[in-house]
Amino acid sequence: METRELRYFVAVAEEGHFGRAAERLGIAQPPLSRAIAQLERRLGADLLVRTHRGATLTEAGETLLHEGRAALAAVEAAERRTRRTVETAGAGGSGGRPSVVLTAKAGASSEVIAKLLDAYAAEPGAVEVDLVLCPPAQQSPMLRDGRADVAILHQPFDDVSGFDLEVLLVEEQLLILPAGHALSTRRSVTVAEASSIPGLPLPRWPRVDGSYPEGPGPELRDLTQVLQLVRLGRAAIVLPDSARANLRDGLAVVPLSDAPRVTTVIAWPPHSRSAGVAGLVRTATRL
Amino acid sequence: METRELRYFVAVAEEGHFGRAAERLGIAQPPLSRAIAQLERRLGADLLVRTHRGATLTEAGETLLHEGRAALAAVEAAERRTRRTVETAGAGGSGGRPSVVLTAKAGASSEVIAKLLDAYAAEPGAVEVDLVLCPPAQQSPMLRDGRADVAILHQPFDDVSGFDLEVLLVEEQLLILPAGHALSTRRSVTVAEASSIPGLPLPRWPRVDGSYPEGPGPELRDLTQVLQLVRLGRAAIVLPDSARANLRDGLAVVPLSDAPRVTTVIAWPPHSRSAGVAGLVRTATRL
DNA sequence: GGGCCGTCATACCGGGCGGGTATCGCACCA
DNA sequence: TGGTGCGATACCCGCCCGGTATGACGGCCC
Repeated sequence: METRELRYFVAVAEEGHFGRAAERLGIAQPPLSRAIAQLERRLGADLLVRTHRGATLTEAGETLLHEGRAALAAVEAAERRTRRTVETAGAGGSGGRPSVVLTAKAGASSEVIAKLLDAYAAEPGAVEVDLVLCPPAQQSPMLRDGRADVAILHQPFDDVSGFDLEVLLVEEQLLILPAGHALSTRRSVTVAEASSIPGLPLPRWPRVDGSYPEGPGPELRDLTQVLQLVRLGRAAIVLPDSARANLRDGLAVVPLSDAPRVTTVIAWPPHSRSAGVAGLVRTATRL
Repeated sequence: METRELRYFVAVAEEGHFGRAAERLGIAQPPLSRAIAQLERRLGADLLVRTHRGATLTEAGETLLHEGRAALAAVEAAERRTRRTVETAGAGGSGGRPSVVLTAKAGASSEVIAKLLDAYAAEPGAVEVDLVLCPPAQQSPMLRDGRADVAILHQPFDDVSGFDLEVLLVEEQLLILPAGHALSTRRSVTVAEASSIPGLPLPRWPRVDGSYPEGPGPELRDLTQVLQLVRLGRAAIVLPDSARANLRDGLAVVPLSDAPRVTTVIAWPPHSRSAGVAGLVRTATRL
């Protein structure tokens, strides 16, 4: 199976529509139909059910979509990491020193990251660290497709499956309320209570694909903006304990009694051969 | 990057020789040279250094070989699992019920496996389990390229990186000697002592590629044959505790004081969607 | 219910590229 | 200095990918 065929199939599977998939792929619809039909013939499996309003996946199609995405990510990772090897190793000793790409959520664990980067930079033989800050839920895919070499992730929010990891920090979660709110005098609240405070919806976090679930709360894009909403009495939010350092006036904090602990980890692909990743991890475990 | 290019590059990298790689791939040498040159151009990286006696890898080439193997395994897995989905789901409700492929080392952990299969078969909704027994070190690759859905592995011998797993059994290792050997009266021996017993070499285990390391001991292919050699006073062997059940007369057993514990685990790809795998794992954790 | 629309499949054509054979360039070696 | 072994180059052919035009078919609306 060629990656071209996989890309075509994934496009059709995701769009549920040959025409839109062809457009997204930058080709015409007939060659796409033909390629998918050929793939189905070679696999001996019907992947899609064609209807008069598009195409839906069969069971075999679901499997190929799932496994195929992982395979495509692996191929992209191979390509990206090879490119990075040559440009950082400086083919022919030309220039650019080796570096490692570390990705993390913007606005999360900044203290841990700062300590890690400082400590690592002091190590002998440390390579340059490119810090790439991204919206939540993007770190895992970046690690899988080679855009990053190592990531700071948060369990149970991020998908850490398939990665090697070291735990950096375990913390409780807190409910952040407008100062003076009735609940702010409580010693603790439950998750159920926090998610149904009259007039104070919790913000919605983006999904992996960047879309937002349905609901009443504001769409969370920038933590400062959401905290402003909380201060104005328009929302509440649940954050890990370390965020307390960034809070300013006008906010009240109540521990959550039954929320899962947030675990901050450093994660990397299990087959990583990068000396930079190894060094960062070694430094991280010593913190 | 197309999988064809990756396959070509991996072949050349492994053979270190364009001619032999072309033969292995079933094509002529000139198109292969051209394909690799084109890949290098597109990646903007020299992957191979051509010499008058073959080709050796550059640093970028090492990266691509490493990442590329993983990517090819992922693509193969996608293809195999899709094929298996359709043939087991019975396209059109034709026949073949769903099944799951479990792989394990021949001759290891047979007790655990028997208990697991019995317990799972008694579960409601259990699917058929194809048990595939292979030589040591083959289970991990099989899980990675989709030939198997779930595996019984042994730490620290097998490479479990990137898999989800549950521990089934932790055991000490034992030195197996001919009955009456001088060491057989000892309360325990060290690994260093065990690996340098005069006249009693330890057998050599095959590597992932099936080849054997250099050394004096017999090549281990069949455990019964090796135990026969031990009985005859021609070898010694280190085995986990559970192997004690299979020992017959003529053998003495001495605990190893400093050998790592052997951990038997059940492992599966972290993104597995198979109900059969989930059921097997659930059963295994209850044992 | 018949025309119309949307969607995917089929038919057909052209060009690019992958693969083959023949040959060259080159380094080592006897 | 010819021989040998290896990869690169030159050149040709045929397949397959991609494009345009058109067909088949189920819904939908008036």
